[in-house]
Amino acid sequence: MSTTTTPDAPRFDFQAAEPRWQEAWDASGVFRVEDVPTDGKPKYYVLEMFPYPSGKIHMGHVRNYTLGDVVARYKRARGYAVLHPMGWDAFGLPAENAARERKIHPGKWTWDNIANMRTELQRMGLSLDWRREFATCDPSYYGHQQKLFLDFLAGGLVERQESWVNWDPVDGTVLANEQVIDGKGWRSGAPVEKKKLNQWFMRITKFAPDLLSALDGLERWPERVRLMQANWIGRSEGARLTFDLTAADGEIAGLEVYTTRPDTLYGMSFLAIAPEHPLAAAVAARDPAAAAFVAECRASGTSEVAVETGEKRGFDTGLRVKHPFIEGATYPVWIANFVLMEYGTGAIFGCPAHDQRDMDFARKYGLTVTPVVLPAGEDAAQFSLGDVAYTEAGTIINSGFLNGLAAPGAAKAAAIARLEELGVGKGLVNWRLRDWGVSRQRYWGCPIPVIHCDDCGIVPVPAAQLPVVLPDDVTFDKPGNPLDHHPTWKHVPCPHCARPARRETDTFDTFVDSSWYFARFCSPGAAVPVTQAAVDHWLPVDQYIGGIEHAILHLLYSRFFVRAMHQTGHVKVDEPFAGLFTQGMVTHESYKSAAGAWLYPEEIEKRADGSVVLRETGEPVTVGRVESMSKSKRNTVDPGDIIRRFGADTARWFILSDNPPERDIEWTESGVVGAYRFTQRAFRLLEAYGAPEPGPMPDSFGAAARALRRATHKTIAAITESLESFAFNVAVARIYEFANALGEAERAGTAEGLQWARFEALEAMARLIGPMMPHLAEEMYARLHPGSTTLVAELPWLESDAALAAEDSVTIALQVLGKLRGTVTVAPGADEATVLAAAEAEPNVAKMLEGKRVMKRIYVPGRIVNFVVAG
RNA sequence: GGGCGUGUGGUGAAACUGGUAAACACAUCCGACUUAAAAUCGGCCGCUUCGGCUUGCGGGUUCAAGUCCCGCCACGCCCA
Repeated sequence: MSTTTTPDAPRFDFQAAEPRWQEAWDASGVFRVEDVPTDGKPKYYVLEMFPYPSGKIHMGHVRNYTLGDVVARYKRARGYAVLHPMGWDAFGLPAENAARERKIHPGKWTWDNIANMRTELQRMGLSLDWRREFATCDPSYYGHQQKLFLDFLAGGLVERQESWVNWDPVDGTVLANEQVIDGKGWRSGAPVEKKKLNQWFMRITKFAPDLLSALDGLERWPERVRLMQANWIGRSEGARLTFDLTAADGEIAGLEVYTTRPDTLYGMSFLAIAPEHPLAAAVAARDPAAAAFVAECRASGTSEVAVETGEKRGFDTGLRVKHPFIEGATYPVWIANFVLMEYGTGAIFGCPAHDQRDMDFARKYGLTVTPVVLPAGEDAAQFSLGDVAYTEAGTIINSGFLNGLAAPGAAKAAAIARLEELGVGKGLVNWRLRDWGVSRQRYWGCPIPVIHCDDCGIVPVPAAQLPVVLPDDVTFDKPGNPLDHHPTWKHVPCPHCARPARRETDTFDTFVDSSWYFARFCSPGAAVPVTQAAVDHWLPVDQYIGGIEHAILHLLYSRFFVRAMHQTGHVKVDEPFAGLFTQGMVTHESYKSAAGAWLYPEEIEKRADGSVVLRETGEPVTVGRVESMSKSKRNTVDPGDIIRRFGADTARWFILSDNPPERDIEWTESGVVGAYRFTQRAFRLLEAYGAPEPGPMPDSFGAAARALRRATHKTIAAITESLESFAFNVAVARIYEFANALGEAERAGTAEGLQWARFEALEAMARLIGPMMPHLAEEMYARLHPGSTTLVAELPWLESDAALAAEDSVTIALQVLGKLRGTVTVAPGADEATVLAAAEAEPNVAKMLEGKRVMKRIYVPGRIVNFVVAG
């Protein structure tokens, strides 16, 4: 294994060098840490969101893992013991789809994909502790997840609830909301039905107040992620009150309603209940028209989006309720499709004037609209509303005892006080957050470890019998869950009474798998879910990095899980991720043929005249929008291909260049070529230096050598600052400047001390690019130190010498009345009088000041002089 | 509708706490090297009537505004 450099074309041979350094890192064990280290180093846990093993890595992965690796390598150099692991989010539907479509077992498909993706990731040269790798589909992982579930169950953090689901009658399966498209199943195309099922729920709502208030403490999270979580949790203050029916309907004498706007009760014009409400069922039982309406509602999706965007429709039950404040007033009770049974009590009072949905509904069915909140500056006598509800603050009108109060504020408090006084309601805090349904009727997931016994009910699988392992021999020829059809798997004796019983055949939502993997990484081989000493040492994750698309669910579920693990004695922390960084997407141009078909980038050719044509036929191609890489648009670029052609360092360097990491980055061929050119240029600078032995430091340095040393030490300081603040694009720019300085030094010949300064600069270059282009860094360092076995990966970070970095002159901008009129160069420590004198002497400034009265001289040391003149 | 974010040369972008706007790169062009091309090295590179003018538009605060404040516009994301 040798680096091939031909004498006439010196080249960094990445194809030989990259695997060689990857082996050297592996052999040295520099990236490994212990579960419970004893070296006394401060800990730093860097984690990137682990990938779903789809088969190939994509550019989003390259970006995510490059960012994480820069942080990991940098922190390691700063003296931290860095935990940087990798694993696989390996359960999920695509494996089952592959099984149905291509007759491959989901397990085989998944493990093959993992093997392939592991190879690709390893080619990136990531500083991972691969000994910690695991896949969530391995019983040695999910068995511990089952134990956590049982602990949560015992701790009252899990419960069984009936809930409405989207049911695909053809596939015989439950669909997630995003799998329902226009009310139809995404695979079968059959109209989706609502169905009531018993499902397992994680009681995340128990922690709602804490999940909300603790957001304030997550200072190293992006503000917008915290905001999105706060909105999702959705705390609202309101009241729960009962409206009595004018005449009881069977057992139902009144309707409970939750409202955030009790201050608008006088503006009521109807009461609406969800189609799933017990009263709706009662009415439907005797009225075929009502039954038809309820059935129709059931046929549409359950998602909030479907409800919000769909047409508002209702059915008048003929029943009426009394108003709590207004003696003798009654209002109709409607069944309405926009009222959700899951939210509040499944019933609302309609106040069309101040709620847009109620307004839409009222206008459609001709119900009354009474404004009770008057906007500031409006006249109560004149004020009326069209089709747009007024939802802002104002003053209460038309509302008896509430008149004149500020709405919502004071009026809300007064209304709640009256409700409580009358004994018909009370003030209540409500949460938008719902409990987390984790049951999925799927094969390729973690089995939920409970047994259903006709005599004993639901019995947890005894801990000693864990893991409950998925059977391998399953078939996908029938619709529905293969675990249900399996001839033997679900038949087990009841752990209590030993009579025949059935296993739960539902498996967990894959979000469960990813809600604690970061904790498992601390001690991936442990016989328990987590070992206390390991999680105590490593958690929380110091820097978590991933896509913004997980801003809500994954992060919220993980925050819940850690709290639940705390409560059940597994960990002592409450928050999983102390720092969070959300990266932007990788985008690319998209191309369409004349016929309108999407084309792959490799199918097109860009001609010199700027036209874009189909490579094979020369047909014209339309260049479409730059958008997120996706298979459907065919605007993907395969990272494996890029790494083969240009090397891992080039791919890493490109992905770090130009754009700040939180912003979207456009993948361009010219950008990649540019990054590749720089790897070669850096290497050439090294070869141009030639002799590796620098000798002792000279006693004095000439001007060119001093300038280079200044560049070196300024660059060290600048790179350090850029890496600390995630400004990797700026770090790249500073490296380019440094390379330019080295190029200048090369042309400066053999001035005093220059060789020594060049050596110092080249070594700094090697070590500063280490976190970003680790292979090239090692190659450069090794050539500067022949015979040395030291790796850049194990060297400490460089320190900048402030004295050497200091400039020997500064340029001061000169302004007259705030406009730039010239500059003057002075010594860095020059006093104000000297600078002002020099400023006034500057010819252009002197001309501007001539004949004017100088009112004020502003001097900002080292930066600017501004003369304020009059006349 | 509400909240948040973004808007700077042909392009991606940089700019410390308000202090010389456009660092660094991509593209184009020019020069050197070459028989030639590629590669490489070097250079030009916001607009301008040469007075100046320029950070989406209009105001304001300040000696000084890309940066702070107010009002618009466009785009993006989240929530409704």
